[in-house]
Amino acid sequence: MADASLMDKLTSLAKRRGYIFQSSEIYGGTGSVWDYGPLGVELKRNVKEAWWKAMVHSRDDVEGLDAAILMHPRTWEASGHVEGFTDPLVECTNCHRRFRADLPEVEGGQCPTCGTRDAFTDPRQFNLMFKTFMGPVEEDAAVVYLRPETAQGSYVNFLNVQTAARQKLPFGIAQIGKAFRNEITPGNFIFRTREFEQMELQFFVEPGTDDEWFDYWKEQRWNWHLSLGIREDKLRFHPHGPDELAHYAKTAEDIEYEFPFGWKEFEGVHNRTDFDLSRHQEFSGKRMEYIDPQENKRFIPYVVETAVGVDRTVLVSLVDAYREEEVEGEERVVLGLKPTLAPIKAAIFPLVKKDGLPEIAEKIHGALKEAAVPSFFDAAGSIGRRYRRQDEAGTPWCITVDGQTNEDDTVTIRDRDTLDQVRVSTDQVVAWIGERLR
RNA sequence: GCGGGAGUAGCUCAGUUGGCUAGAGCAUCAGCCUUCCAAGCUGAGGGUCGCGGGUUCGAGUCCCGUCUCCCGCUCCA
Repeated sequence: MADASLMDKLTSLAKRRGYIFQSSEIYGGTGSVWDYGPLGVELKRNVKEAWWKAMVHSRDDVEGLDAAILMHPRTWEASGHVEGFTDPLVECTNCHRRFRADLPEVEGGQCPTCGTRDAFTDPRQFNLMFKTFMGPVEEDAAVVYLRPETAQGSYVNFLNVQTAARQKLPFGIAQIGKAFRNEITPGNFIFRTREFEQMELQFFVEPGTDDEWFDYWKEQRWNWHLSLGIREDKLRFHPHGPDELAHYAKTAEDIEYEFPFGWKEFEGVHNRTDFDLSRHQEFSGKRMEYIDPQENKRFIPYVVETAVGVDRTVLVSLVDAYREEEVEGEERVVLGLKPTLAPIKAAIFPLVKKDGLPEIAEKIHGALKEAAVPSFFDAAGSIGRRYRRQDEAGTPWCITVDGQTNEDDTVTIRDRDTLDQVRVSTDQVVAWIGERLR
């Protein structure tokens, strides 16, 4: 375990600077739900944008999709999410494991795991899925669930997407969207929450080629994390053992990150086989097969899934970027976010509030706004104080308008990480920033 | 959900055996000073002490309930 207080510092900073607030804070907060503030929403959007670019825009073999959160209830029967959650469960008060109340051993009062007798709680319904009602009158309305994963939306639309986009196997469907789970133990800030956002790819392949594609996507995803600037020594693969596998998976491997609270799953890569499509074919009675036009054969594809949490990626970005260091004898807190992820790309400071410097600074700020580059104007306090504010907010560049600007029309651009200063002419600032965001 | 700890200003915290109008540092805002790495000067705003109830002449402090957070068992984005 590394620095445990880092999470506390990060939670404070996140609130102070407007990254993340606790949901419904004025009412005492809602368990394990978080709101993204002005800077947080930018970071989150940038994370999603980076994923979408890598997975959809830069490829021919992946199509985007935005399926609804509410789906036909049968979806979840087919997916296996209802099964096991509809039965009453008891928990052993000794070893805290849960069992179906109708198991013979359990009915006899003995815990199958630790052997303790008569230590069970009363039977209760444990349901990982949020249940709600569709229709205005609750009693007559159909029970529906908030989706616990976006994947099923891709599966039920598999043939729609394939025919509409004229795709041939192998190809994938990418989705970014919210999912909901009644986690038994949420926590660790935004690491595990009950409402969260996922970025999932379902990649459909011919059976027999699935292992190959599994390895391919593992590597793709690993490289993506590196492209966000995540430190490589904080990342590792974790293959799932047979007892760890989810009900749908043939093989699964996690990309883990070393959080302050230990190595934890960051992204999951799963070989879901033809489990989901077969089940949907069975439950819906509709064909879920892919017809190979060349070979003239039909089969249910295998699916290689990559699933990563948006919130979790935001957390990793923050944790990984956070550092405390010394500059000229003074301590500073820096969020060394990669410029493409940083909420504010540049801050503009007039060195002093006179000699027309604020006006020039405002003009540069205006040019950046026109170019839709998120920027921030700040004239309050000493220049050092303003640098510190931006360091903590993760802003990569600070542009200072100074006395020399009036002479040669150049400004100082200071780099957050290297502290290097370069002079750039005022009409080149937008281009200079734009180049570095590519 | 079970066991342990905690909740006072935006943040970090102090607040005695219950007793005056609840404090500090930092942050924020206005102004001054300042020509490149915060913590100089002056002033200001901000708290029904998580929420609800109870005991008491009097509750931040004691009691009950409740919510939330953190640490340990669960798991998977």
